[in-house]
Amino acid sequence: MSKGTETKQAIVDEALELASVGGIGSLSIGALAKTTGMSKSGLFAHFGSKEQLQLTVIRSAAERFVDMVVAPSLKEPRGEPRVRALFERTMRQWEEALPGGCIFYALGAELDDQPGPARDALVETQNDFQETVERAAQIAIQEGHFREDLDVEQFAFEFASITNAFHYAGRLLGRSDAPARAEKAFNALLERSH
Amino acid sequence: MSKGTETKQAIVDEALELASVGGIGSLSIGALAKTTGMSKSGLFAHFGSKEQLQLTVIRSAAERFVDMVVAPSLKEPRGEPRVRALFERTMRQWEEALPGGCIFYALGAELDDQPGPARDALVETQNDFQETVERAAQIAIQEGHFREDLDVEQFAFEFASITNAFHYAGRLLGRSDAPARAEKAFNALLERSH
DNA sequence: TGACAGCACGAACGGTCGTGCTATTTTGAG
DNA sequence: CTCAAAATAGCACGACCGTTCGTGCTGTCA
Repeated sequence: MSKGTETKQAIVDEALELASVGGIGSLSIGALAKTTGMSKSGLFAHFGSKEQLQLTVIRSAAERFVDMVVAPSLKEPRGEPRVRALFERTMRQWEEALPGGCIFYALGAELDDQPGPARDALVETQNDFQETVERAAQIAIQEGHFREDLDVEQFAFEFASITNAFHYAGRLLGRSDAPARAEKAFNALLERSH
Repeated sequence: MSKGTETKQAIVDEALELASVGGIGSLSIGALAKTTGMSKSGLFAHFGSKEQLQLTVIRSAAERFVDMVVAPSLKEPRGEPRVRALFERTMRQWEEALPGGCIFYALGAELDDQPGPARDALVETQNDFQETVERAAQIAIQEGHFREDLDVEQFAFEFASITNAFHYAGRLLGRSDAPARAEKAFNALLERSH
């Protein structure tokens, strides 16, 4: 890896931490330059525009999520174990990976009314994951773990609703029982899917 | 109502719309002055600081929510009808009241890692509503609508998770079936609570 | 040795930010 | 109608914003 891409990656990693806390809007070139110990202009040259920086950050977050959550889960046995792995890893990822929790949660609320490339990129990653969950549920039907008339789209909707609420209750309301509540809700969802 | 408070209320109303779209961080004195047709300084004098402006906006949003959702729901018959009214009105409020949808959703993700009075005020309103839902569920138990061993805290958690996911799927992902999905999830929740 | 990218730097640009002052206008009570 | 008080405007400030520009290193290749 050349010096350039190395530096760029370091910048993006730092940007991910900042964005997970304050949102993508609070990502300022100046602040990012300060924390990385670079000059504003030197940092800026790597991206060409703030919009490009934001896009790079979002794509990097998506890659991380695929590496840490999706890919390992797909190695689990087909059916319910895989579905469960997707859930567990999603929750763990949000607790551990970034100081501000799940960056997609922050970005979702921030960009939902702000059309543009950043929003488009985010929506794409979210739809991709939604489909991943649906596919895993479909396979669980084939394997006989879930009942045949299960509405997999509805399953994915409720899957997302639980992970969202986990973030909301744990991060915002500061409730320490959020993981247990989410776990219980997910178990009930699995139960209903049998 | 004196001229002053009248103007102030108009400012806050405008601020609510702006904040529901771009978040509380994007609420700038200058932009707000422009849309209300006032001077920056004249507008500023009503609040004294930006933090006070933000707090006023959050409190105003909370009042609106109580007026439009909580209060009318409490006039519904005790038990399941009241619980259902809380749900229906919460969803309708988010669709209709503000251009950016539910402002608490936006603020929740924005402030979850930013300690301060604004966050505190927001958390308070959310906890209040959570308790309102729990109390309504408790009453539904007394009325014999819900089963006696229902975990009302868990019920409130899943209640919030559905409304959150409704916003996420509808606003961000742009899915038109979000209301139907949320409705279906809520009906399933009620079913399990019987 | 000389030419040439790649990379980072400091300085500066026009704007907007929040926030102070001091006037000026508007309001409402006597 | 008067006059103090309240409300608003005008102006200026320092700080930070994203961006552009010219420049200087440093290592590679001819």
